[in-house]
Amino acid sequence: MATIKDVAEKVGVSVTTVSRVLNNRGYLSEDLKRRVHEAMKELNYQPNELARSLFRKKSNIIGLIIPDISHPFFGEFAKHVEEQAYKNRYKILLCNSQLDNKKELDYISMLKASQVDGIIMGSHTLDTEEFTSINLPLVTLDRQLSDSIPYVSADHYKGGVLATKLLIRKGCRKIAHISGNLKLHLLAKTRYDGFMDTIKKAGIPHVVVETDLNGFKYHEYEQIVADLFRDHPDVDGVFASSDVIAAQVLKECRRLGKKVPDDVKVIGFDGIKLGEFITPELSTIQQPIKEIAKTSVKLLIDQINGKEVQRENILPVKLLEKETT
Amino acid sequence: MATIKDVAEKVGVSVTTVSRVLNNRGYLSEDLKRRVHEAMKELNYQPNELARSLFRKKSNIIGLIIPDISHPFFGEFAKHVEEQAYKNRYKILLCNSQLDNKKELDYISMLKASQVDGIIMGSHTLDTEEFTSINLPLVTLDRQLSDSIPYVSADHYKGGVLATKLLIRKGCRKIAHISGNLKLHLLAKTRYDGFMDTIKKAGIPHVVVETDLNGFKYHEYEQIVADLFRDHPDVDGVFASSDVIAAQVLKECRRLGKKVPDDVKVIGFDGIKLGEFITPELSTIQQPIKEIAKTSVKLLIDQINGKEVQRENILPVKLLEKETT
DNA sequence: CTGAAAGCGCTAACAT
DNA sequence: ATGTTAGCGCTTTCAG
Repeated sequence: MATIKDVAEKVGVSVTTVSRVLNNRGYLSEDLKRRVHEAMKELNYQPNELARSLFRKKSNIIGLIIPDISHPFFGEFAKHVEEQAYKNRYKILLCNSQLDNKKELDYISMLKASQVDGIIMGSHTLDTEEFTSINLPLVTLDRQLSDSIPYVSADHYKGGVLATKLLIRKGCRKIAHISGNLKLHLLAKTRYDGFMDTIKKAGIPHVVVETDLNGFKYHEYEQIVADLFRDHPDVDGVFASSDVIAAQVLKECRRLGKKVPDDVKVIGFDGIKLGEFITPELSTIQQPIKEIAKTSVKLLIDQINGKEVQRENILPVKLLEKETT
Repeated sequence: MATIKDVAEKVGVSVTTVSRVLNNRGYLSEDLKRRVHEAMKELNYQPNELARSLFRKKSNIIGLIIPDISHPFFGEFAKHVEEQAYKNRYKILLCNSQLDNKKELDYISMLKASQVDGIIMGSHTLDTEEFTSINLPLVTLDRQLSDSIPYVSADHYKGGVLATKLLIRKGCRKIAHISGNLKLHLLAKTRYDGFMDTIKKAGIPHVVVETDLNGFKYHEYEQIVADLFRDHPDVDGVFASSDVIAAQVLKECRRLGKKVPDDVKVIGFDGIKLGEFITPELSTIQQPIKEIAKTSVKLLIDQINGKEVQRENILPVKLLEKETT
């Protein structure tokens, strides 16, 4: 790898001068610029970002911690985060926590040691205290932590209400909610709150089962859904906490010979792009994933640049009524 | 951020000594170690990896370039790459190329400038010459480039043969193959070759349509599949080049009132984990995604460590026969 | 307008 | 066993 010194020697100037044309600082004659750029090209020179970052105390790297990149929601989120980061000349260090507390902590250390400029936290197995010690620009996805850390989230409560009201309106008499993890203090939990508030007000029999206790294990959904219909064969409406789970419900209904939406009505959550193609018939509550990603990156970069940012960022959800309700 | 100097001052030793205990080199008294570690803890000290990397000329970062992290195949691939990298204490810089040539080139520059130790290339819009100038440990996914660059791939040819043979055996009289991009010189193209060799030998009428000309645009699949059945209503077997496309075929069959597998038999490709839950009935050719990822990371790290590696790494596929055939 | 020198945080000879 | 010094590649005062 050629260094700035090689370029300087080749042109016959000092490294300072080369650095100047590299950063376009001060007055440089056009001729000099041309010669330097030529030498750079010839030597196939690339400035060493490590050295630059060390000096500037700014790496232009953002850490992205999520539970599982292969989960369609996070895959889509990550894609948009990358897109926005790229536009702002930031790089993404990808951290898949698998909702493993040890790994999550370890990644935070690694990110700090790597001098990332900020972190987008989409995985939340940590306690509040562990967070506040991070001491780095931070944005959390779907989780409200301390007063100082901004968070971005869809309006899960509203989503829960919309989904439940739809099932009620469509005449369901016993409604099941398959929730995500309720213990992680995620804002996604308010889907559950929206469900409970609405269903209690309507006085309709209901049942709740919880998933994702140990990460996103698709094969666990299979068992959970099967158990649900075995224990409650009279359930005629299901509000699932993700489109992936909803797809699992549809599958089980097919297996049991229950007609959707005649015998059982099903609504999912997330509105992942992939779902539109794989289960296009599924009614769902759509999260504005791209907007969530955009907002997250913007809030982070604003913080990195020392700007004040808004703490609460709740983005609207949308009911997509299709054929399963 | 505390530096090594702060730790040294606090303990009352030189930075060298602190560096020594940090790296566990030479003889250090237990007492000294204890005192240094204590000071580190108190100061919340983290070694600056930028400085370390600069000195060592090794960043412990791997660049991962893929077309689209939100595509389930690449999401799953990335997840396993991350897992393997993490085990080996490497970090992942995520690059989503969107199959955009300019972005891909730009990312390669950024990765080199960032002093990554190697690159896993899963996106291939570049020419061979552009590659050979990269001059960094490299592993390509699904593409055979120069003699010196190792590649990892599933046995796509075999997959094409297996899928086609299955459709023939099940009595299909006119078979369509919906291929991926055939111009990018990917090994995935040999699915097409396997299809063609097999179908010609059997002398069965067939039709081929190509997708993914401009990246993975799910909504384009919709049109392509609709056109296929409109132009060739007598097609009774479809070999789709991915599970996502196959799901689209199933959807269109439902729309047209064609029964699967009675009227039309459908087989996909990839065998993504998500598919098992969202379209569990789909017959498919399963790629060993985790093994592909593992092999890719291993080959890359071996190269980084100066080992000789095997150039060709073709991993076996598996026919998963379900209900759509 | 250009260069010499110092320093970002860390490690490794080389001494002692 | 520990400290002094130089240097990784770069940028930026500060002189001239």
